[in-house]
Amino acid sequence: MSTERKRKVSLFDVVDDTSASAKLSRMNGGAGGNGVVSGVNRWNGRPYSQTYYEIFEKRRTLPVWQQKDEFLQVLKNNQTLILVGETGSGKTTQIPQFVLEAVDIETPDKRKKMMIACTQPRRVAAMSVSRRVAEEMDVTIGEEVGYSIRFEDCSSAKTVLKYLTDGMLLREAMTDPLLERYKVIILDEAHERTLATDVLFGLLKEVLKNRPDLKLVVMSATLEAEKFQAYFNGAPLMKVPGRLHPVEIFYTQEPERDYLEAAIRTVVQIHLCEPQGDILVFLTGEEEIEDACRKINKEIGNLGDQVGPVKVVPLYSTLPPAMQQKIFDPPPPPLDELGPPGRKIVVSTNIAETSLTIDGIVYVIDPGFAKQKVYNPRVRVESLLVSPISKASAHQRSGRAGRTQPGKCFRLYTEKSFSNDLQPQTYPEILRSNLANTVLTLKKLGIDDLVHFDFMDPPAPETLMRALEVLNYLGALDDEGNLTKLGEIMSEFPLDPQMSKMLVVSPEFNCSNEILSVSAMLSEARVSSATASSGFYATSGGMNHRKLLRLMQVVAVSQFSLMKKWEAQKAADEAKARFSHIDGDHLTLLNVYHAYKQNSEDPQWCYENFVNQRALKAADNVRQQLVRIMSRFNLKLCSTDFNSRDYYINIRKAMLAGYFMQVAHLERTGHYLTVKDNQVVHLHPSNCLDHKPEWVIYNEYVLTSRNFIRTVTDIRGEWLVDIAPHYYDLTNFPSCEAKRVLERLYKKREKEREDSKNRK
DNA sequence: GAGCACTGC
Repeated sequence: MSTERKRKVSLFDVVDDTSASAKLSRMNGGAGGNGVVSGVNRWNGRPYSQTYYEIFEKRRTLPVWQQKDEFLQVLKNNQTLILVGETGSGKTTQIPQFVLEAVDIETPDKRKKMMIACTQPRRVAAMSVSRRVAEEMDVTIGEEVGYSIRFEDCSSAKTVLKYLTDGMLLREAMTDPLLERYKVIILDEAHERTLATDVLFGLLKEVLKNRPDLKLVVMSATLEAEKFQAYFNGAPLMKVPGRLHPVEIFYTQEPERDYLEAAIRTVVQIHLCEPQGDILVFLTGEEEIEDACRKINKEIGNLGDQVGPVKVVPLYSTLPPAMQQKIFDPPPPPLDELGPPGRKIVVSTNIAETSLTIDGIVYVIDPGFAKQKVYNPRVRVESLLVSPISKASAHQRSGRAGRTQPGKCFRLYTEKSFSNDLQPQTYPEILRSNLANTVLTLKKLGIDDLVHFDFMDPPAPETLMRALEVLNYLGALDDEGNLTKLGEIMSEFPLDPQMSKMLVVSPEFNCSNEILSVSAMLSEARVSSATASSGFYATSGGMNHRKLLRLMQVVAVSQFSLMKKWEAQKAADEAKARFSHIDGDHLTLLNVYHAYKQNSEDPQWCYENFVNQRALKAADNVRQQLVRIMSRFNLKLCSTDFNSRDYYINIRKAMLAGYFMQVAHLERTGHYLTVKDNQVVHLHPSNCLDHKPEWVIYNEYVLTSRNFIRTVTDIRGEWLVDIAPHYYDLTNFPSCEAKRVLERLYKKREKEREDSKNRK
């Protein structure tokens, strides 16, 4: 063996020379006499540099329960307190209980107690943590300790400690601007910097000035502590230690050209050379994950029964829950008693970074990428881009290896690139999003001066301008930027402003019942995934067997797999034809919803018609919530007679009243241009139209292999000048084909008016 | 004729 090769190989080895790297070096040095060895040679192309790095904070700080007295003292003397601690510190369950013991929540009105609020970014967390705390305190959930999330309020007059999502607290602030029912507010997982958390930050800073009796505790992971401290005017900072095991971090010596290939190679290396323990691989999306799973199975399969058996499990959010559960299965047993141990290999998106925790993970492979949302205010488009993760995210990923025992994390990038290229934090969501909805919420909260609002990270002025502009066009804000009556009602809907607008005006078009259904279906579109027409699974082509399997969530997978691929295909096509509406996808969604209700939400019917029952159920839930809000504002629930020729026309007009800024025009060249922005776009192939309409409204603009508009419906040019003349004001319109068409339409309308005047 | 990271109200 050459010294050169030996040196490189030994870099992989940090434990001792008998395990991983010893085997590796033997294999590298070996002549490749059998399949196993040559297989390894191929995968073991590049060596690793290694650093040893402890995630586990040395016990400089006392565990949370030993700092109780100090915590309460600091809280007593300060209005705001920042508490930092890694996962497993127990702060989420302990701190609220300390507060509860020490803080006086009695009010002059003996019947009314004040509450302590503890926010979480996710519903499941709010629910599960509150349950755990209720158990620890030996009370019934929903009584002294409760939770409140969308669609479920599990709290009562007795509740003194309430867990809720950050979005829910923000909603409450809309009706209770000083949050007067709370004595202490604890913002947990603040480092995640969700949109709602960021808005709450600025809002609470104001509220604290007006409510000297209110206390705020900001709980976060360590990395941004100083920034938080500076933002909250130098509030005291306390630390509690986490309880993670040490994790060794390895870097590659050279950058990897192909991270997918490198990730698979590393999986095989670990499987061959490392002791027992499951592997977690972070990749960016569904397709990539499914591809990687196939390749890992194949590569390890090629190694024969010299190596332990593996169970490769994909994990991403659109995977049906039953299949997500597989991540909790135990690893496969060894093939024979003395054989090498089996291993579970989870290949996951970022969902495993924060939302889902898998025990038994000892090895983490981090290629350093994730899909991230970016917003381009110039063309008003949000898109997903594969981009490098932040240091904070890399840290979080490696921590996943040390939950149950000491672990290892393999970063598929160089140490230099970690320190020089990765930004310290992921840009907070508020800097990466379309803020139309957020601005509407802020206005409703009484924040008039957005420019001087104390954002921890102020969004780009252009993004705010775009949001104000959209809200002004929708009539939610007047020309001075003040919330209108209409805007006030719109802000109450948990929907994007365009959708709220179409809902609020739908009674004027005599079709609010139908618009409610369309809105609910559109807002639950993500549940069904894979087709633009949410709620049902049919596509006319390209759908493979695996995907159909995944989509059929309501039935036993085994039953479905008996169906031959072409049979499934044919059935899917027929199902699609059954619901399809030639005027557009929105109307197709409506048809699906109606059919679902007409068939009494029958699971068997859903199965036979390729309808995603889970998505429909969720949409129905949303619809009920929207109906309640409509009733609160006395908005009429009405429908045009189904046999009237205006039935669908009214629905399409109402949709246009909200979505008049998302219109595309078919040019003579045969492609579509979005109005005003003049972006070349294509109808997404999933659309159900049988023709190319001159004008369409679209629900989404997506940038993938091309610029697509997805979920489209045919509308008439005349309606543009009738329904949204303020937006289609030609004095302020870029010169283009659409403009010339509109000019003719305006002239036509003018002539019609004159004619009717003359007739009188 | 293509494909959606993750949340939340």
